[in-house]
Amino acid sequence: MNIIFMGTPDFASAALVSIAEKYGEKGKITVVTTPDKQRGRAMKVTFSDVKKTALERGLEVYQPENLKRENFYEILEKINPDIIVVAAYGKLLPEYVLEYPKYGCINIHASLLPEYRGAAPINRCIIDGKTESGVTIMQMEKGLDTGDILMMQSTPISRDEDVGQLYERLREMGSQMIITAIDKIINGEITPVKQDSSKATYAEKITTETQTLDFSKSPETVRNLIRGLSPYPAAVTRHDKSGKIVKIYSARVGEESFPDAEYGEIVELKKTVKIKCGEGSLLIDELALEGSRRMSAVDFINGRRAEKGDRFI
RNA sequence: CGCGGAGUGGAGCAGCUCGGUAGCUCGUCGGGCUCAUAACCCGAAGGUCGUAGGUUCAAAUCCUGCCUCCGCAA
Repeated sequence: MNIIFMGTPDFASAALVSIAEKYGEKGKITVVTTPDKQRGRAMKVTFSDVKKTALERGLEVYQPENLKRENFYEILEKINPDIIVVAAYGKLLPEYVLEYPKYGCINIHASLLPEYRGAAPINRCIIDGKTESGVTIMQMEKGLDTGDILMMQSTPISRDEDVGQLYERLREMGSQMIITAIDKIINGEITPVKQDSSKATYAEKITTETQTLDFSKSPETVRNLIRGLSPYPAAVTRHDKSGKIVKIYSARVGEESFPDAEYGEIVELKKTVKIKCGEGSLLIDELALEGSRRMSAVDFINGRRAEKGDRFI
């Protein structure tokens, strides 16, 4: 078995690990990931999680700047893969790549397709307050996440779960499913199922605007946004007095309402930061102030970082 | 070498501008009040102020190097 694995973050490296465990001995695995970038605080050169995993396991790694024919075709010919596995690679694959391997290219996507095609399926799913998510293995084709479904598995999302927890769960699911899927494909045991494109929805990329909280919305909506962005990149607001950015990691829906307070106003500071939100209230349990680390509401209150009557805007 | 913030008892912070007795809110431990408590009252333990040097009669505070953590931007 001759496999090319294309991916970038840890979501992908988990799948790479299980593929390497399963096929590393009897096949050849070649890894393609995005080029090393200068990033982080000191602009240090770092490389992707997938590259790290590949290096640890002594796998061959390619990092093409783009996949245009003149850059990548030679590599493709040299390796002559039976199948290409793609997981959160971060670049679109040109048609000639999609068509090259005998078994084509398959993709691990963290949603129940055709829902949540696109960039941020896990986040969007929680932000929208869904109670179920899952992983789909699909045959890749030209469109964005439009290919035939090869395998799908769902998992319930609990009310208190945040995106970090769901992400980990889906990552494990995906890394298990991918090896089963590869086996079945080789043995011809899979019948691809077309997606019903009329039911498709798209998971837009998360932007700074997405992260910004609006406390005039209902506490449920706000809480789903917080869950859907926690722990990374986290929902954001601003403390009016200090002008500092505040990230909110976890919150509960309160039962009281405060008709006289303004949206986002702190109405109580006792064990939790209680603010007016929509026509009800929101209890903030974990947060981080710009420049400092994530802390519990109790710590935040003890440090006197805010007073009753201050607002989050 | 992209911009910026921060390291002070177990936690979160103040003090640093203008050097001179270690502060606040919690937690912990002991005692009290109470039918009771996460509430209230009294008391106690716990800190070589990130680290290495320098200036000074004297450094948490001023100067320099190093380490670590965090926010933004990518």
